[in-house]
Amino acid sequence: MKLVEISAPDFDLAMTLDSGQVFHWEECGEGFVGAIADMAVYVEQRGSVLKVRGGETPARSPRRRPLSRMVTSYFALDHPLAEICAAFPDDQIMEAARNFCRGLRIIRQPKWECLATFICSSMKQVAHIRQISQALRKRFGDARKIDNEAGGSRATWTSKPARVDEPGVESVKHVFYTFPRAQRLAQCSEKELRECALGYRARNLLATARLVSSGAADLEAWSSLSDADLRAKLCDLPGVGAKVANCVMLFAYERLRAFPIDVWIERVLRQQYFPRNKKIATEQLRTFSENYFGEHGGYAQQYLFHHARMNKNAKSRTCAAAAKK
DNA sequence: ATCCAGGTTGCCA
DNA sequence: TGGCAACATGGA
Repeated sequence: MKLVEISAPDFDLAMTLDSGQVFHWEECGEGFVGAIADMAVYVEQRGSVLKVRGGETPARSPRRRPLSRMVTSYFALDHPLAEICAAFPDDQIMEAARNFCRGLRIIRQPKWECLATFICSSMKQVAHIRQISQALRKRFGDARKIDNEAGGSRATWTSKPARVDEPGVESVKHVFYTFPRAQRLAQCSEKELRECALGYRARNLLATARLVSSGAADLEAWSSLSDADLRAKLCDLPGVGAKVANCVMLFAYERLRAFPIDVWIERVLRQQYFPRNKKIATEQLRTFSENYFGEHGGYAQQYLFHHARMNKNAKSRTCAAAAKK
């Protein structure tokens, strides 16, 4: 099976997939395997070109649009990244983050998948969220076959390798799992969900899955709401507060203004932007960030988050050294 | 071993 | 409004 080539300037695939906005992509050979909605996808980057291959889709749910357009939309290759970055506030903290995060894009995720994943994200490290996402997919999602890179010997594949149907072929089939629909999770018991290492989040995920499944919460229809109304609707869901709501708005509803404040961002805001005001209230940080970072605040936030998280060791060393003096 | 993680919720003053 | 503990689990 051939790889389709897609032009992808100003894009860093690996960094984007490792930036804590999406949690299911796995390294595989020279690229990554994951799923875009219901289709397993292999994607690798060669300079400013993406090479992609779609997996098999069930006969009853034919591909709605060409693979290249799906991928372009998913990775938000149409976002005017240069303009967005140019519009960031002009300060040294932002400048460092912008330089560090070249090519990082806010991708377009399916709404339910994003919502469910971030309900599971509270008080969890990124590595844990990955485990939970994978467990939910494996246990309750649907299997999709996809060809690995021909040969596949160098692949570091962490998912279940599939039985190879025909011996002696060059390409090797693997299985990737779609994210379970709300209807599927709504049928689960809380105990079953807890077995996916969800802990106390299981109750919230189950309750929200039932609301979405029943139609009481219509995620697609909410697309037309204003930012404030959308946020209010999301916050009504069990396990969704301001932070998760903002993540879902940013990563699934294209609300590029949404500015999620987690422990990392709060630390950045306090240490970098308000070093002399230790007592500043969280609420004031929220107001500040909405005004200061502006129209593309979500992008700015993601850059600050990724930069801080990737440099945690250097930062703490600096702080420790500074504290000694 | 101890700390901490892309938080939310209910309860208290 | 604002502070605070409970809530589960596993990586570093």
